[in-house]
Amino acid sequence: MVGRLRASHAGSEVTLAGWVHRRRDLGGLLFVDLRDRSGLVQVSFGPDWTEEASLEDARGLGQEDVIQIKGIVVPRPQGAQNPDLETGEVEVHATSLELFSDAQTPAIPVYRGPEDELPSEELRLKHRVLDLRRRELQDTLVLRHKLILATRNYLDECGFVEVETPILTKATPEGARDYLVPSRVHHGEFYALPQSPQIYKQILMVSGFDRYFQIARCFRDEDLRSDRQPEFTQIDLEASFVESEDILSWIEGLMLRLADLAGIDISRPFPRLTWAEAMERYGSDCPDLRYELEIADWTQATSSLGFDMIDSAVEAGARVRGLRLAGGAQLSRRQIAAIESRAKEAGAPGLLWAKQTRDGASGPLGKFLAPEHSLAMGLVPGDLAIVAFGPDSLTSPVLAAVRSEAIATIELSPEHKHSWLWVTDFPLFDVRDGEITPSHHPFVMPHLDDIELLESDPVSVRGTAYDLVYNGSELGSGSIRVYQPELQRRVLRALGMRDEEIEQKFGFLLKALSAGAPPHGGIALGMDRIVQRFSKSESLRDVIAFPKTTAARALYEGAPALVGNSELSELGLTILESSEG
RNA sequence: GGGGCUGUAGCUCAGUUGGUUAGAGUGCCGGUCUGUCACACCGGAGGUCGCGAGUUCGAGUCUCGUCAGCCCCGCCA
Repeated sequence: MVGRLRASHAGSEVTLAGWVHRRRDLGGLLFVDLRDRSGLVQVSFGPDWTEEASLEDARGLGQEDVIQIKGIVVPRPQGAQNPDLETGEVEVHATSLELFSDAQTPAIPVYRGPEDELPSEELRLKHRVLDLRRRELQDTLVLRHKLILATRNYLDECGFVEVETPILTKATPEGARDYLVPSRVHHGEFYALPQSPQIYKQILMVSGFDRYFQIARCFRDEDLRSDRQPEFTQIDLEASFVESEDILSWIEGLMLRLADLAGIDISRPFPRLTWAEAMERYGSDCPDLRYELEIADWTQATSSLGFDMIDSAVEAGARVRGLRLAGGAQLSRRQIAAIESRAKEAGAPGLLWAKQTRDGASGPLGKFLAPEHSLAMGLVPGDLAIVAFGPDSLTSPVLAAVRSEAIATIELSPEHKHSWLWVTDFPLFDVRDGEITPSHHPFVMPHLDDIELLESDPVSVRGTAYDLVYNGSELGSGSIRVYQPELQRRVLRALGMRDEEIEQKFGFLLKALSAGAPPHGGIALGMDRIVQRFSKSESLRDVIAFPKTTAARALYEGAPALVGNSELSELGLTILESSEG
């Protein structure tokens, strides 16, 4: 462990092994920075202390060669210490050298000078064996290990039992696209890789494993993003005879322990917002509360504006909502245009804004603002007001997009360093393209007060679901589950499923629930995202040893890949034309 | 499925209005050098300008297509 050598080791004889990080050949003297997982130490070779043959060999060393040296730890001469190096007070006088591996010149450099850019991500993934030698990635993967270890220990202390569930499983009827695995024994039939262990963990509850957890690998065959990989890891847990409070409390305790390990400030209890409050005040179900900027309802304040579009929309029942950005009047047209384009992406037809000055308001909206309007909206000189009107389902996402873009543009300084938040009481269902879909998954227990609405007004039924949000991104979500078979059938019927379909797709879950099911609930947290946030990594790919590209390719090993005809025929498969893709 | 950005030496990048022999830094190879730590200095090798068409007297540069990487929308119960 070369990085641990200190002045206190001076005089001791050591055998060190590692990689040649850099080499500085001064002619008579030769310095090698020796690297292993623990860090760097300078090894010096010189005619006064190094065997002649070894000195000769040392001159031939190149980057990334793997060597072992025997030598003596010595304090560096006065003025030759290196304060930038943890081991900088000492060096090792090598007496002998053994070359284990003569490395080819690395395709991408492991060493990175103070002004060197990283190689392109494509090359870093292609040459992952070299990229993973970098200190940053090694530190991140070590942090990941520590977080997983702490999670296992914490949940064990809380009485949870880790149970593994199948990787070869059955295709899920709804949700994301499944990765399929053809069966050799049963031609034409397929296993699916699990999108999550959801149904298995519910069955384990019925089986009496009243506190289950798993560091579970999940697979979803959907298009990727910077924060999404086709396979990812969840901290998955479920418990019986519990209410939401129990789950939230366990998870707060877990996050406390994990955040401490990562050196992140955190305190309990986490603030909470209902979904309805979050949407009203921030327009988002995962608001970043480091910034206190909130959406205002300006329907009253902007009454009788004389702006036809708004006045008639309000008459028809729409609300006028907006954001007051202190100091925003200084934004340039270009900056406002950037905010507008974000608003349009979120569905707005355009951006209505007003700059408030001492002389009145200006801008597309400002033209219509009389002083009494500005007063009612709470605008003071220097403010920029941004307004949206229409149904909440439009104004919320638009103002949420404007909020985050404006925060970045104004470079608003956060009121809080970290934002931990529970968002609760999500609606049970969403409406998408006129169809009712589960907003979470179809096993969420409806709010007791809302159960009668399942048939009459399903869209207004609230669910017992909760999301954990950190600095504006969702780290996990869970719920209390339905445990009565008949209620589960009602929920599935509300989703438009017929009884035969319900039996065919969810028969094995309903069978389990009929076998004497305890009330239960749980949560799943995105392990990769937690590591990314806690290690402040730019990309999810930096917290996974062997990640996929955005086209779901593995560049190092070259997956996916074509397979031979004999493998295909053994599986009973043929490839349709256009196999050039 | 759609949109955007990028692709030039092993790596990071520059490359003017389309013009003659495509450059820099670093790495690599050879040499000098006993206190360097981005060692310094001298010399050298190294290019399918992602790939394929097209326009043109002439394409790294313009057009179309295509591949790859990244970012975004759709999608992700």
